[in-house]
Amino acid sequence: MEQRADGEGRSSRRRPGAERLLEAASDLFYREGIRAVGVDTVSERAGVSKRTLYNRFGGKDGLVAEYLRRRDEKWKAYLREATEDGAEPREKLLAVFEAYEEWLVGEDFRGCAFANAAAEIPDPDHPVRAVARRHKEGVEEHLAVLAEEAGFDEPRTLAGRLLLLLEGAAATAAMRRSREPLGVARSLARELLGARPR
Amino acid sequence: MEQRADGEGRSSRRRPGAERLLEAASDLFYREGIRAVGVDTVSERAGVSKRTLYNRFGGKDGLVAEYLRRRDEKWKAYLREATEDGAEPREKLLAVFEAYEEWLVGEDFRGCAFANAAAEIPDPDHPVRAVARRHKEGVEEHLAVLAEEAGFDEPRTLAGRLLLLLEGAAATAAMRRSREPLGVARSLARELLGARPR
DNA sequence: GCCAAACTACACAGATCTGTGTAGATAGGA
DNA sequence: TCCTATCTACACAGATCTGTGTAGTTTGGC
Repeated sequence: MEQRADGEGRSSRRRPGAERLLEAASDLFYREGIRAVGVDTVSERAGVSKRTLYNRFGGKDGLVAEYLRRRDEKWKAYLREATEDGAEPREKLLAVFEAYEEWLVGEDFRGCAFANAAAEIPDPDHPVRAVARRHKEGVEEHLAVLAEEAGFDEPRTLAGRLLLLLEGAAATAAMRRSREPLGVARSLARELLGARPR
Repeated sequence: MEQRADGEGRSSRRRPGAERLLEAASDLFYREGIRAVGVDTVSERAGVSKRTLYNRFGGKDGLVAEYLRRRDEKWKAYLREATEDGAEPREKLLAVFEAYEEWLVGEDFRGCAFANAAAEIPDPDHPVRAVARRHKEGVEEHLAVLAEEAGFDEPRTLAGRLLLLLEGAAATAAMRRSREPLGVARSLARELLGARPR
């Protein structure tokens, strides 16, 4: 029944519990919220015993942190892919906005997972908050590199501004459960970049 | 000992429990998060019995909704006040950004209470989400009126864009625990409005 | 002084949540 | 075949959370 589709190579176990736990956690934590989902729910959904969860991740916090780290990696890869083809440098910056827009076609959008985590965890020194912060730094850095490549005078300033648009669009889209704010952000970005529309 | 400072007029009770509950709830829910704070904590902090909380608000959800409704009203009043003096119409739009910036001088900033509530409560049909959505609509509407008064061609489009900036600034400020993103948003807004800097 | 509303104190039900302890099953590698 | 790592099943501790039931107290208005 179960196809292999492993891809991982070295690991000998067919489907290590950790992997299944992370898949379940990703879905549940994102869609229902971190605090709202208990470890029992995650392990049950994953079809993995709760004991394994604790043995592998130390506790709920460890699982949450790993969930966000994974998401950060996936997102980074997705962004890199979306901005590496041979388009005009200026277009690559706009491609970031398109990437955000496309990303949330797949999921029933609940906003930025990192912003949500920050909202759920007030303590700024919590390890999970550090993961979230680093994610945003990564995105801003990526934008800065693209802005530099596009030859803008103050690439970091531009990156900060574009990040603001992305964050605002994500927050508003989550609040309204509509994709429209992403379009608003994109059109605004286009003007900011001085590219002709159409 | 206790000064009167009632101001409410009709209400005969010196300090109705509901009021004290709302004060405690506002502080606790905003700073520590809605799910993180239990009803026992709120009633204890307010010095009001838990029974009163349930008699007055029906339950935690009722208290949360009322907390946000109050905050919305205060915010609306604050915004109105910040944009009603006889300044240039264009300046009034910028005053909104200053208002956001000043608002978070008082509190140890934890971002937009309404966005946080939306992040904590995934169900879009939850009554609390409706309060949050209405708040954002109110802000956008206010921006649209100001944009119209300032004579902009497409006031609603401009309002949507400015709202995006505010939301992005709030989210980023909360994530970084820094006031700086508000400045970024303001300078960007200034350019958008075509006003000369300084 | 009396009534009624508001509030208190407090116990308790019942659910849920994180985390642990333990004994046994399963399976790959030597 | 045996060792070891991984995972399971399951009970349980202990905390916490929302919400209720009840009997009694305070207090302002008449």
